[in-house]
Amino acid sequence: MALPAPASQPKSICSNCNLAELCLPVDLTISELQLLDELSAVKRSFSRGDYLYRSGDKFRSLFAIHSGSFKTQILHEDGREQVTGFQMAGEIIGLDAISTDIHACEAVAMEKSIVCELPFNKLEELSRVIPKLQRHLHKIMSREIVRDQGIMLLLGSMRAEERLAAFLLNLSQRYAMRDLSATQFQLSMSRQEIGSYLGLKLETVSRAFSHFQEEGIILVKVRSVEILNLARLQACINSSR
Amino acid sequence: MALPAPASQPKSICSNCNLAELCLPVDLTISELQLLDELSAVKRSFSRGDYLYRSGDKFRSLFAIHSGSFKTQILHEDGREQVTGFQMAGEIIGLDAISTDIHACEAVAMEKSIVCELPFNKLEELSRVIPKLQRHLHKIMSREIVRDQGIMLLLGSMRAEERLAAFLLNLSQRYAMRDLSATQFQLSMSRQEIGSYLGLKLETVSRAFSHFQEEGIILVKVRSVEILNLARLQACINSSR
DNA sequence: CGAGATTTTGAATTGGGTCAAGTTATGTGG
DNA sequence: CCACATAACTTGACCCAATTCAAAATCTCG
Repeated sequence: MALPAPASQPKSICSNCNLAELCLPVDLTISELQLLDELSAVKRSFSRGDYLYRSGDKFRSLFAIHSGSFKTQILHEDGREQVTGFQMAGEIIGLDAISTDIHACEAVAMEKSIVCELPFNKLEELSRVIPKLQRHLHKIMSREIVRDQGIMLLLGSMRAEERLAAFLLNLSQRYAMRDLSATQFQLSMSRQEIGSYLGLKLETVSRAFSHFQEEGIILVKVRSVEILNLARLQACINSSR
Repeated sequence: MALPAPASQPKSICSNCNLAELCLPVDLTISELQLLDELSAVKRSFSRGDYLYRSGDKFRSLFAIHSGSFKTQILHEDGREQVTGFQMAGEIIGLDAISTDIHACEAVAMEKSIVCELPFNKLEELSRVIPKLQRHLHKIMSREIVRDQGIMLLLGSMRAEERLAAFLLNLSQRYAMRDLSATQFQLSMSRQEIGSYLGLKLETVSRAFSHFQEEGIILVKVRSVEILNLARLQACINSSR
């Protein structure tokens, strides 16, 4: 598959803090939930283009995206940069920084977004006390590893159109999980950003979009996409040589 | 850089269990170390080609490689497969399985190897009691995320020779960290496996080796490699277009 | 409405893939 | 320990998917 189906995440009930929604385990006691709410008390909002953190920043917190979306990208010293992911509401970012206490990549808002700060020290303390939370945190980190390995597979062994198909299907699944349309959505990223993420040039991405449209698989108008035939899009990916 | 320098890991003193060597935090009390030793009591040995776990296996434990080395690979339903990493002594594998309780990839011994099993439930229990261990576990998982993102950068934006240079330098650093020669070593993997890891065909890998040799940067004889000029190898990587 | 950014499309180029043949290792059984 | 078979590696010639360069079209937003 590559870009594996995002493991279905619990839709939560985290009382005051809606943002921890998809991110935190569900079956906690009331008092445990209160502790979580305290943990995630600080919210911040961002406009398109704002940095949530930059490469080199000191690590203090993970961030739960409450609304909106972000991209994360790595900077290579020689100026190359690559988008490593597009994150949407309910997802957690900043996991890469735990390793060295320094953020290894940067996170940029793709649109107006609200983010909930989760101080990592406190998160660790809490997860020592609430084993379910501990396990959930581990699952979140592991899921990120699996996701990244899916992208490695994509980058290492798929051709341009297969990559774009996998990308669109992944978006589709993630929208569906949020009870949004799985077949009609607006892209919040440019061709250039999609290309960077998929290891392709923007022209190649554009051509692949056009080709899918010619084939009647999708309908594209710049940032707006409608998937006409999910099955054929799926079939693209398995058409290995 | 891509394939970022493996963060220097503590060289440990884990009393009876040498394998947890590089993997576990150093400054623990005697009684904490005893707990760790109990955790990692079970050792198993493997011959070249043996599976440590297969895709789909139920997840129970992480594994610390005590000696030898493994490769991990993902299987794509249509038969494609891709090597996602080569792990050597002191490294921990199996992190991808935490996410779903099912192993997402498979691990195969590259040579005679000994592995120490770390039952994950017990590891979690212990890390609730030993905050240093908790943090260390988190760092290990995060390091894996950073490593994978480095490979994404490599696969997404580097040309064939840059990829091979990055690969060789990464091996070199890891050998150096283990007090082995940074400039002379035996490859335990085939051209095909290297290619799979780097998103290249084996012929391309072979040609890149030959070209580095013509350039006087390395000396290759099939599986044996000597790096003659580390600086030039490093320079290859930054020679982006 | 207009200026700059983004996207599309075309044509030419090229890096890596494919296919094929030859060579060098490796391992097995006699 | 050698002979042979098989697997792994190298090299060459050709090809094609994706990149590059360029120009035109479209979109976005002040």
